[in-house]
Amino acid sequence: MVKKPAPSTPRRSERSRRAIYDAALALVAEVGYPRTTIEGIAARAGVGKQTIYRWWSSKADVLLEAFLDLSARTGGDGGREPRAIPDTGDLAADLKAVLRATVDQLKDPRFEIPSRALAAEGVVNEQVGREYMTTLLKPAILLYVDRLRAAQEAGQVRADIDPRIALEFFIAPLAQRWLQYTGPISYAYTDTLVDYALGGLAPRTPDVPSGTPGHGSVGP
Amino acid sequence: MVKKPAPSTPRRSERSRRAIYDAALALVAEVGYPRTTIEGIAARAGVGKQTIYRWWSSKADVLLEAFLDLSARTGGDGGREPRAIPDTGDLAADLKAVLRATVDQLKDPRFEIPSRALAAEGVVNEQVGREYMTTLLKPAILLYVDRLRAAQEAGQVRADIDPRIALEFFIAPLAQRWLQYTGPISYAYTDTLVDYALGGLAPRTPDVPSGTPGHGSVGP
Amino acid sequence: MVKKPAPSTPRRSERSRRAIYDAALALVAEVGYPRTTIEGIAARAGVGKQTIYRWWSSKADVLLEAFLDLSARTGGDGGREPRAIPDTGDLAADLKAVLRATVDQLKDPRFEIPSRALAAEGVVNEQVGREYMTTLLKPAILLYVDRLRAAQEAGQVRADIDPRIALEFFIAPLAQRWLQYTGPISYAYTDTLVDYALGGLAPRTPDVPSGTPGHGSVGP
Amino acid sequence: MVKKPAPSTPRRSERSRRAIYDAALALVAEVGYPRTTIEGIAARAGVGKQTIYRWWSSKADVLLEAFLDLSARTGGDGGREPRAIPDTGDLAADLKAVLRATVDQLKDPRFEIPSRALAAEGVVNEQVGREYMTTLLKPAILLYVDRLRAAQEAGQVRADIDPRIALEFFIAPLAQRWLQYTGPISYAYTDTLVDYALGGLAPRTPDVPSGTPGHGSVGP
DNA sequence: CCATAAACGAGACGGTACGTCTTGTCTTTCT
DNA sequence: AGAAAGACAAGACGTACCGTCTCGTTTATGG
Repeated sequence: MVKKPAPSTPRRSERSRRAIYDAALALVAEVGYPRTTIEGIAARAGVGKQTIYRWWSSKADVLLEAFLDLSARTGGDGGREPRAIPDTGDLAADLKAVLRATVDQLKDPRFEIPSRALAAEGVVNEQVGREYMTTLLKPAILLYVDRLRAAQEAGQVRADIDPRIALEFFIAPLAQRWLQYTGPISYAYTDTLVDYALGGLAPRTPDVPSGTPGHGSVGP
Repeated sequence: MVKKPAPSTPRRSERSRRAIYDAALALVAEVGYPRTTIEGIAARAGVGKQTIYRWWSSKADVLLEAFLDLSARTGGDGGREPRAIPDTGDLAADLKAVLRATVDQLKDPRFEIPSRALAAEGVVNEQVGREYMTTLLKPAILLYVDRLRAAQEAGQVRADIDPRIALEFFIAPLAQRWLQYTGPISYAYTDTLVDYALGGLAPRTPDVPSGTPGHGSVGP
Repeated sequence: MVKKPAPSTPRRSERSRRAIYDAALALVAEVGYPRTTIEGIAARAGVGKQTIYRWWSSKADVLLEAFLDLSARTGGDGGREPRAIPDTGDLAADLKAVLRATVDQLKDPRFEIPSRALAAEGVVNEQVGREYMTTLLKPAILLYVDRLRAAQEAGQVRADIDPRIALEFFIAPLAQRWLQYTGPISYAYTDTLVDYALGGLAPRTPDVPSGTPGHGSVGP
Repeated sequence: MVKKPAPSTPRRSERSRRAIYDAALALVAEVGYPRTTIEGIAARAGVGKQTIYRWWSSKADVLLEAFLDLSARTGGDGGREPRAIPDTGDLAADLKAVLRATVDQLKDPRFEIPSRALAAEGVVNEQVGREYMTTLLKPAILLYVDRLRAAQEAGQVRADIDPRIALEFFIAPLAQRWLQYTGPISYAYTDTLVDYALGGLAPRTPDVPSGTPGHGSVGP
């Protein structure tokens, strides 16, 4: 966390920490991130302001931890994201399933508001952005890398593909629609992403050997 | 614009408007978006605060207009984005060229700071977000749609592909890396995106072992 | 006043100034000086804190002005102190009358609490102390000087007496009892002060020409 | 003292008490009374805050005790005030000597700052004020009462004079100049006070024109 | 001669107030 | 009438202390 150097962890009041997390999430959900204030969190949590400043360095920092805590608690074991992307042998189906779950999560208001707030703060505040990336995004990314590598071994993904880049075809378009209102989000949409990405946009040549494969010209 | 109902446009001081744009962009560049204040803009522009509140409704709104103005001026004719994506017949090459130009722009500090600030504000403030989408993103998106449709007509993109979705493979991963620090941005990266997207991640003609996968040329 | 350099007096809100004076005096009377806060004054006056900080530099400063204003208003013309100490020709009677009026004032709670608070602050904060001296004490002192000089001319006070020092016999003991709880305050007490001071503590010699006048020895 | 009910004196740490006294006096001297804080005293003394709150009830209380302790130590035997005002038979000379010593003390910064601070606090906080009166002022007052009574018996002070009131002519003007900046303090000043007070302000024997006014020697 | 209970240092806690900063509105003055 | 200047009510900022409340740790008998 981007937290302060931790004055004396053992003496720390667990009750206050919980109350602060709860208050922060509740306020962000109720009045939005910009109108959530540290004073407001402190008042709502029944806590002195100093108790917040003692342990966190900014509103974004409080919220980041609160959100992480929420994820940890809510997920129980299983967590916010599954431990791994399932591998049924059918890559397309597995990806579609995971993306549908992500769609659900993006539409769950408990997650959406704080998570959007953090993302926004991260865009403008690089420190928070990198923290957000490390803490929330990277774990999910690694799951995709693993699944794609397995698919490569199974011959379902071309061997020369870099999975770290390939996975962006699945998550980046979704992320952009969510963050920048560039389009609606639905199961149909994510399913389409999977199909397009795996199959490619250019026409496949196998069944039309005389057609124009790829985008280069073909001569006899 | 998200501007106020415009009291009486003809009487408006052109000099003040210019000064406000300049001050807003300069301040965002110097101290960052969150520490840019309306008071600061007014002071720097040598303008009364009311003159800002009279014509714009928020800091984001001022900046959005200022940025648009900057784009219009800087681009001269040609503008921030080209009028159209070139069509040399080679879709991959055309896309790579456009994306390289986009990479350059994302790294140009004159554009990067205000545009990142606007994007961030847009993430958290839906009104600004939609405005940003409409004003800055949609025009660019339409260019991609046009080019992809032309490619479809030329048989270089499968006819069953929705260009509106397909184009996200080119811009969304780049946007995500830029906004969320999920990875570095380079020509090589955008080139790879084009190749992966057009060719697909799955092996070509898995069921026609004699075929040539990838998007290289195929000969008899 | 110990006030700030006065940003722009003409634009100043008279209503706010009045409300601040009233709130300050009311709060000091109700909860005492130390528990009177600038935030409290602002809240009670229905005024932003900045409006106080804009025009005054401290709590003591606000209170000093408020008290001066109270004196000016309450006294109507006539003011807190009479324009001059009456001169009936009977110095003792005149002084006793003035001191009795002072006793009344010291016991009037409207004046006592703020005035005690200011005096206390002045003891510890030299700037306030000097301001208090200049603004509140000195005018009264000058009245005594004038009356004593008149008495000197009338032959009722010895010519070699410095009135500036002599007057302290009348006001200092009263001030000390009031400030330091060194004794009760009453008409009888102040009457006694006048008699003792004028007559001297040492026995008078006129009626005992052979006695020991003053405290020097007398030899034939 | 205004101290707490004393939990268990025998176990009390002498070292802490000393350190607290020293820290309190040092801080008051260095940064002034208002900016001396209990936290500061504790930190400087290397003591927990609770150790202060356990034994004293307020900052003023700590300082009062610290000051008393300082007086006791510094004075050695002899103390802050002499055990008694000398009685050489010459009242005026005795009083002048004592007052000169008082002037010295008021100008000794070791005493001045804490003692001014206590006096100020006493003005506004009646409890402290009365404590200050009882502990510091009253003993000195009694010495004056004793000396004046002796003078009455020796016929140097009129028998109808109340010594308790008379002594205020000597100490109150001095106290007021010191506390309220109403004038400078010097030997000449206190000498004058004594002369004026003993001799009276009014001309001697106004009704016996052949008498000799003042306290000079009288010859046949 | 330990045991035990206090006083101790340390410092986190819920609070209050500080003095500063910015917001968005309102008002005054000048052009 | 529009604009600059800027005062205003409001309220959050981050800091400093308040006085209370645990925490272990001395320490100093007293059983």
